[in-house]
Amino acid sequence: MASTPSPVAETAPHLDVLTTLNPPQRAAVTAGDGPLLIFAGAGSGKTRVLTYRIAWLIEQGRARPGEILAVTFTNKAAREMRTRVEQLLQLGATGIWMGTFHAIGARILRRDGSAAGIDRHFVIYDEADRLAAVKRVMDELHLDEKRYPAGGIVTLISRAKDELLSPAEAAARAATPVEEVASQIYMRYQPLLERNRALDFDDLLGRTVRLFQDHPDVLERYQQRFKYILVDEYQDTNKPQYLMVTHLAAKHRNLTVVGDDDQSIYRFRGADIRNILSFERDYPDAQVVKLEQNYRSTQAILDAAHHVIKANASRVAKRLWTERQGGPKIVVAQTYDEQEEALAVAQEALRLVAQGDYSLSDLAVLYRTNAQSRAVEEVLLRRGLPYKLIGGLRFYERREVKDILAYLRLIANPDDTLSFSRVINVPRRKLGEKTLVLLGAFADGHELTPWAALERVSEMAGLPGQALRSLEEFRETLKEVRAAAQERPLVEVVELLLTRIGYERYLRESGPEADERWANVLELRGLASEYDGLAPGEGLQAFLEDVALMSDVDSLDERPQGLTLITVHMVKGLEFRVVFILGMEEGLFPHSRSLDDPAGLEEERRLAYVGMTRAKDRLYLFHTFRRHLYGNANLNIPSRFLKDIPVELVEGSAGLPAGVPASGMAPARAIEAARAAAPLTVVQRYAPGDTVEHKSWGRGSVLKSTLTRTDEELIVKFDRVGMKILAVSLAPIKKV
DNA sequence: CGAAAGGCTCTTTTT
DNA sequence: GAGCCTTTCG
Repeated sequence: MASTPSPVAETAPHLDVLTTLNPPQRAAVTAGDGPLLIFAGAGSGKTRVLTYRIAWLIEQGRARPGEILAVTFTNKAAREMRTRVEQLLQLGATGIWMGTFHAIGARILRRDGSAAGIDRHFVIYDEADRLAAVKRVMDELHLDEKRYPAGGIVTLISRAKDELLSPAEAAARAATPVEEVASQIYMRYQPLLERNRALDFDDLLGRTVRLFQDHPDVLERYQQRFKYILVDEYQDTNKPQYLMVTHLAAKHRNLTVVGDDDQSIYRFRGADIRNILSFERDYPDAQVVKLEQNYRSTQAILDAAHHVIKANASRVAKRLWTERQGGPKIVVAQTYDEQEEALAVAQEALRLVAQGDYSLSDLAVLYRTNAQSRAVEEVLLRRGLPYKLIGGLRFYERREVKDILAYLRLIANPDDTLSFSRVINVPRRKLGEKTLVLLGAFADGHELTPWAALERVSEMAGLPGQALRSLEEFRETLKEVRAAAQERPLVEVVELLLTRIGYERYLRESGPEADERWANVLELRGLASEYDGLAPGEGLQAFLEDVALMSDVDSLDERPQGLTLITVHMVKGLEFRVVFILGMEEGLFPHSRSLDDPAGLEEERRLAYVGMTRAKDRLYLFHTFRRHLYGNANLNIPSRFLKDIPVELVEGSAGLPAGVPASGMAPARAIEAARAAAPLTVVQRYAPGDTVEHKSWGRGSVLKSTLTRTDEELIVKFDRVGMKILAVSLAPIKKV
């Protein structure tokens, strides 16, 4: 600390408000009481406005920190906001409730859920747990998973919960056979969770809403407490979230919502864009502020994005502008296939870095589906270019991490039968199916949870001595660790657990990935050590809670330098100087699942808009002529979104009419470089008239053979399945 | 009992 | 291609 007071320390937030904010931002920050709707376009300083407003409210004495509730979309956003408010106020913002809807819901339910019969030590089931639970129910009901995919059932149950439907209500509304089945499963799924003292993600929201509705006294306390409520990313709220906010804000009506209807991209999980579009109807006295000045991108990028988004019907009219006039044109480039696409990205990335203007961490590669990252990764690995892959198999979804977490959850909550099943034979305790069936039957017969059955294992008949000893050992281990959890720091509990179950040795014998797996376990232990400051029992509880609600983007910043590989969904809220968007093709982006659904297409368009507006300086849009999907080669048409971008904004081959073939297109320089780097290797082997034998399609005759850069492409008419396009290097065919 | 092999399906996005 | 499940074999 400097001995003389620094100007910053003396600069109260209200001064900043006057000098460093543009007029609409200032209006939003200093808006008085009552409902306030802020349309915050991409890069318009949204977080700044939110944090300044919170600081301003406190500064002005309108609210104490403890009277403010700020809800964000990710933990990362919450953390950022807290840090920035603290900086502004030069004091702790500890009293402020800040977090995701799910975290806030969990917190409320821990404190007051008992009124609604919710045990305050509930565990939170993630997507995988929920799937396992559904599978278990389907097993009990002897439902064939082939006919009714468990994943689809999970989605349907989740949809019902989004609509706050009870199992009975869902059954009454079931309109299709699948929905009928799903509601039957839901009917058993929910009690299963209750027996396990578990809540799934949807419950964290839905049960909170129900708590508020059934217990006005509880609601009243929270209403009283939160004088000001601020909600970020309001366009992505679903019904339970909407109701949570509505209930909480009903008393003081000091509700500030920030959002951008153009960036609503979570319809598939129940987000309802109408929540933001009808805010003014919900609150006729609402003040409305539009933030349209963008501080991120060049005008060229904004214009291109605007032309893509403006085709949407259901949106509030607005247009971003920036003082960064001009800027390089958008590069639209077609490559032959996804390998060439990846090569082109790598080449261009290297070129930009070599010029000295950018470092790799300024660059991001965006794609619609996680599967697309693979081709890029392969190229980057081969070139030795560092990258960070966001998403995919998440840390908390790795088997070894889930194993340990299941143990910890079972320690925190002996009734968690799903975790019990997961760890009972991990590491191997030589317990066979027979033993587990016996134990299960004993538990059912005495209406016990598996854990309670284990406590009485000596009463069980027909158990081999070996199995009995194994079960008893398992029980004693857990008891010992559970006792430790009551009195020792969490990290020691984890260490004790690992030692007692011999997990390291087990992993070491598990194959080539042993080192990486063990490293993950150690990382988990490291995370646990951050909770050592808390009282022993609480540390475990808090740790499990945070872990359950944690996502991959949350730890994005701590990763080492390199190119960022990320889906368009997860990139929302982030920005990069250079952005490559891959796979701008019909069927991929927009995704095939959306093609026949206008609302789905509008969402795809918003998704494209989100991706494009992440770029500060340069934007590249790639599409391929041919792409492999699930092993098959597809010939792809350029995305309709590309055609919406005016030609004068584009360098390369935009404005393509649908169906134009790849040949004859002027390739961008990146493509040239990629081609130079990967010489032609194939020799022609087929001619029209040749007969071929395909592994699954049988016989056919070759109509046409085209030699491409890296491969030979055949059009074959099969006797049984008709015309197909094949790549010689991939297709399981033989010349006859 | 457990490992290995084979066969099957399903592939959008995820707090 | 990959993960998941079942079957088979040692």
